[in-house]
Amino acid sequence: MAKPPISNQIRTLRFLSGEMTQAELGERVGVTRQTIAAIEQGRYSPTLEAAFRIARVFGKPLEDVFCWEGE
Amino acid sequence: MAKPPISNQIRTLRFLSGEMTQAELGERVGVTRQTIAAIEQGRYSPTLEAAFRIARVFGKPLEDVFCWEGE
DNA sequence: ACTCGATGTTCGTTATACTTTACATCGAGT
DNA sequence: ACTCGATGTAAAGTATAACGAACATCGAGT
Repeated sequence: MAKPPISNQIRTLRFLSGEMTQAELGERVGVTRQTIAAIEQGRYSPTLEAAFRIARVFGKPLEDVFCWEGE
Repeated sequence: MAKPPISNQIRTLRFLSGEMTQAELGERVGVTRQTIAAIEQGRYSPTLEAAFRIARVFGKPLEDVFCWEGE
C-alpha cells in the first residue's frame, strides 16, 4: 500500500503543548496510543472524525494540523 | 453505531455549482456516485482523503464543507 | 544496575468506508 | 407514452482504520 498523501503536525503540536504524551493525546481524542503513533508517523490517515477531534485538542483548525498533498 | 456527528454542505455546493451531478462529483473526487450519495446523506463520514478531495472540487476549505458537531 | 515512562511495532480481530452490480423511482424532454 | 438522466437503495465483497494485548527499546531518574 502506498503512503497516504496527507501529512500532519501532530509531533510538533505535542511538543508545543508541553510534550504532551501520545497516550494522553489518545485519551483526549478517544483513540488508543497506538492509533496516535500510527497517524503521527503517517502509516495511515485518520478518519475525518478523529482528525477533527485531534485538531480540537490543539485548538487549531483541521487544516493547520493535516495537510493534503495530493496531485 | 448512531449517525455520524459530522454534517456537510455537499448538496448545497453541488446546486451552487450549476447542478453538478453526484456522478460527476464522484468522478472528479475519485469515488463512486453511491459513495457520494451516502456521504451527502450522512449515512457515513468520508475518509480524510475523500473529504479533502471533495472540498477541493468546490474550491473551499475542508471546514466549509464538513462541520464537526460532536461534544 | 534497575526501574519506569514513552515510544515503536506486530498480530489477530472488529468496524466501517468504499466498490461493483443490480434494480427501482421519478422528473424532464422531444 | 416512452425514453433517459439523476437519484435511492441493497447485497456481497474488498480495503483499511482502529482496537486490545502483547513484547521490545531507550532515556531519565533516584
